[in-house]
Amino acid sequence: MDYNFSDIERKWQAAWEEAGTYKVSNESDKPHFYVLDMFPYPSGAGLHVGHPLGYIASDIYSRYKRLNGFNVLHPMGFDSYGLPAEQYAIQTGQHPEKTTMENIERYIQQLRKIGFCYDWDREIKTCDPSFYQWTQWAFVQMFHSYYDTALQKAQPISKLIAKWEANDPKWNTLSEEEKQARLMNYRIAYLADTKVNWCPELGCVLANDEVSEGLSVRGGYPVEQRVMRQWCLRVSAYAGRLLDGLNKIDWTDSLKETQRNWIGRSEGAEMQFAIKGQDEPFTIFTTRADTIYGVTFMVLAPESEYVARVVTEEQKEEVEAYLQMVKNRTERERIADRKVTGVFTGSYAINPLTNAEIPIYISDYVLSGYGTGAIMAVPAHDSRDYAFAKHFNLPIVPLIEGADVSEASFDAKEGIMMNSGILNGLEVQDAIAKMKEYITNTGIGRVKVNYRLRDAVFSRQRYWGEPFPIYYKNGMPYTLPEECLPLLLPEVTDFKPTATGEPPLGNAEQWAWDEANKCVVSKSLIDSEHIFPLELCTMPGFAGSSAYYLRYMDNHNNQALVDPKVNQYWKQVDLYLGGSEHATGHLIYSRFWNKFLYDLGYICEDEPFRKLINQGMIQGRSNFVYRLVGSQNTYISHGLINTPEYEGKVQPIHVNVNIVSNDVLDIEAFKAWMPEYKDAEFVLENGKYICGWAVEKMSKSMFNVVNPDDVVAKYGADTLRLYEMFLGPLEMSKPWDTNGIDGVHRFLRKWWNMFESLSNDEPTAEELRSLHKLIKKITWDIENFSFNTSIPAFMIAQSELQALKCNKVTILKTFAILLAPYAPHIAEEAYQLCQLRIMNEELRNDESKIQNSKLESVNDALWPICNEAYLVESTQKYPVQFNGKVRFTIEVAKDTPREEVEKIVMSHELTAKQLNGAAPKKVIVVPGRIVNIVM
RNA sequence: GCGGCAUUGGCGGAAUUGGUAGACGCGCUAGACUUAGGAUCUAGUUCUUAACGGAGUGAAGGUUCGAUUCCUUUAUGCCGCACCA
Repeated sequence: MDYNFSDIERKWQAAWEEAGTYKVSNESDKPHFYVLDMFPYPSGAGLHVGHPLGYIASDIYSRYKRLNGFNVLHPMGFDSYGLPAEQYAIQTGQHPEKTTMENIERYIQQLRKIGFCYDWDREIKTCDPSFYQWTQWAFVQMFHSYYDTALQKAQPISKLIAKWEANDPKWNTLSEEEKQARLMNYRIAYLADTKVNWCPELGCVLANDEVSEGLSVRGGYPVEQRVMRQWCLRVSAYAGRLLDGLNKIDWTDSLKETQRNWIGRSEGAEMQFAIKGQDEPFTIFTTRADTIYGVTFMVLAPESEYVARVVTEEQKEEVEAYLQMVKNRTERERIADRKVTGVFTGSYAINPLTNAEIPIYISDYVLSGYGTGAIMAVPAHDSRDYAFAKHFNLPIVPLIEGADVSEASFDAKEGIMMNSGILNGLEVQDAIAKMKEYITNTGIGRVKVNYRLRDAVFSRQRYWGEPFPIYYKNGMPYTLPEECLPLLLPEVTDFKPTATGEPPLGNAEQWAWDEANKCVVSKSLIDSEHIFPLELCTMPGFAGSSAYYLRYMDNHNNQALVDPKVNQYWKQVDLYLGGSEHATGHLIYSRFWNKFLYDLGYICEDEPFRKLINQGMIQGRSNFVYRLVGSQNTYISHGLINTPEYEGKVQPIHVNVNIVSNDVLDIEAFKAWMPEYKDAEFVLENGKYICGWAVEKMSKSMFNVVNPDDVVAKYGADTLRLYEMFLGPLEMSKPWDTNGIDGVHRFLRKWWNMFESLSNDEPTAEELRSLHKLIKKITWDIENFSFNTSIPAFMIAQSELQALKCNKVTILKTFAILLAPYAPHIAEEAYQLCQLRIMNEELRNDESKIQNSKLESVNDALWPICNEAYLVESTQKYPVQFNGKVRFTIEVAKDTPREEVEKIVMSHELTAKQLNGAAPKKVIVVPGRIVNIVM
């Protein structure tokens, strides 16, 4: 009986689809469970073997939960709006809609072959109007909401207006435009002139998490700082809750830590410093209130609004020049070139405790976006202030006993205070507390918590994204009525981005809003009385991916994002799988988005993802051939390149890993691979050409991309699934190495052969023991996401049962259920064979039975429960150790209590001889079947 | 600089509660079958030693009858944040 995996897999994939096996209902008496994969960007390159790693793991878990009687929601969709999809379209010169749809189709084809238990009826695409209608809808809600800091939650902005109408006499005197301008400071989605990361190459602005070291994460293009009028989301209002929420979700420590880091909570104090000769003081933020006696100068950020107030006539020219210099430097230059720069403003501040006059400087090492954009500088205890003080020759006053500040500052928050008036003699931590209390009581300042988390810039000067449901009347934005959503993305003649920042939607002919008739009309009709211009920017990639998990619950609903009853049933994602690269982007934004919808009562859970697992990245494993330097086309096998004859004379060249098997080069395939290798000659070892290898990023240029389709064609989906899990722990990064896939495939073949001739006999005790050991192990593995250790367990059980010549239907049928989450196709086929065998028996007894019955799918089976009784052995061997060495072995009945074992050891004649008659202090019996004698 | 994770044979990795380190797979070695093998089966495979033994989980200490596992120091690698006052 051959294991014909391609027939089996094709047959069952078709059968499951026809039977609707994986359709999920929103109404069920079963307990619910929601397993979600981070949905992919459908890139043009298609899936490589790294992509399905997490999908396979979540599929195994979903199938396991399903077999345990849960109603499991396990959907898949496509994040199809945004930069990557559009960049691909531009590179290939096609319309993004066309390429996106083609790419999605290709992804679906590839995914279907692997046999996932997705409910494809729930598929979503973020670029589909029926989906982005709800992205736009959420934006409208954010526009009409503000964050109530007293209640710590979002509220309809109408409440704020009502409050002002009642309590703020000034409000009622404002014009419509003034009112709108004031409201803009409170809306969760707001329009503002902000400093943004502008990427000329991509022709659009980027969020902070899309920029790394002054380069765009996607494409690696330079990014500069620009002030632009942009839509923003008030994510920073949620900083405290985003931080606290981490404590009640089951995520890995490293991911929580990354988010804590990104949110950047910092407890300190705001203090007011008077400016000499002026009435109004200015405010600084510090975490080291205790160091106030060591302040020798003040520093303002170049963009600080205080700058204009403190610059004196004499210094004006110099300051102007400095500000101009700072403005012209890109973010990248500033990071690369960290030399100390700055300029004196001419003004002095007054130290509120010592009344000392201290000079005020401007320097770009102080950031305008954090705190108040102004600091008090304490060079003795802050390394940045120290560098500045050295450069400008400013005094350095040490405040901690024994701190040597002649070479470097003493930044540690420890030691005893000195030179510090009322703080002298205190420990630093106590001094901080005392100073906070002092400044609060005297009104010099107040305790303040600052967050590093910034608001998210939400506009993109791009075509391929959700249009904003916004039109402009007298320069102020207004939302489209909710019933007019979705606002469809218009056709344009040219969708390419521009380096100057003019959005491509400016090219759209039909792009104006008729307010009275509530419809989109030609922009030539704009009269600013009835017909108004629509917003030209589109939303960023993270817009569509922030609440997509809610839409899967109820994706056909055109009345609401999700029906409250349905949301009440599924609640939240129980298990979320994806890469850790989304830690500071998607996973912050979707938590924010979710909390916002929660505040407004649209959904029932405060946190979207209860448990989150990061699967590791699959790296590429490249292969090399070694060309003899100087020769045209001679290649040396890897084992010979370090021999005296060839050492230092070879040059490694990447070779396509798909023509290499177990590091052995397929020579004919190599010659046919590229014309230049047609006449290649080889120096072999043992008749083979062995390739070298290295772990690198999986990419086309390294010729190390492996397509899952090829693996499925060669070995079958079940082998691919098992092997991806077998590679190593789910959460670790590891290279894709095809050496070894044969071993896993062999296991399936051997397992399959056990079903050749089945018997209905009663299983033996030994067979049951093997099986129940396996049940226990597999159950533990899946519950603990230790999928890689299951495959060896399957192999061991298989070989044990084979050694026992086991062909019992009862055993093998249960084995099939255990294997079903990992290798569903072969398990289903084997399960059917078992049922047929049972039926044949029944048929012999009662022919009417078989006609009325239908074969049950392995998907509807019940997960077996381990019966510990089967695991018990009649006797157990205890190696007895003394001084760490095994001296002898005793054999006792299984389940003998420890004390009994101890007694037996104590009375054992060998013990006495071994111990020269001396009495042992104690005998330790441990579960590992070891007895240890302690003298 | 701060924070997180890792380090075990030729390779990927196992050891789940501190209890026989190296499961399982690959590779390799030998044998069987075979016209043939990139097929299948059997046995062996941490290092060292002729053997008895001895050593051994990045390194150095510690706790323990007993440490891959816990603690301290340290080295290396990967990841995240980084002029955040």
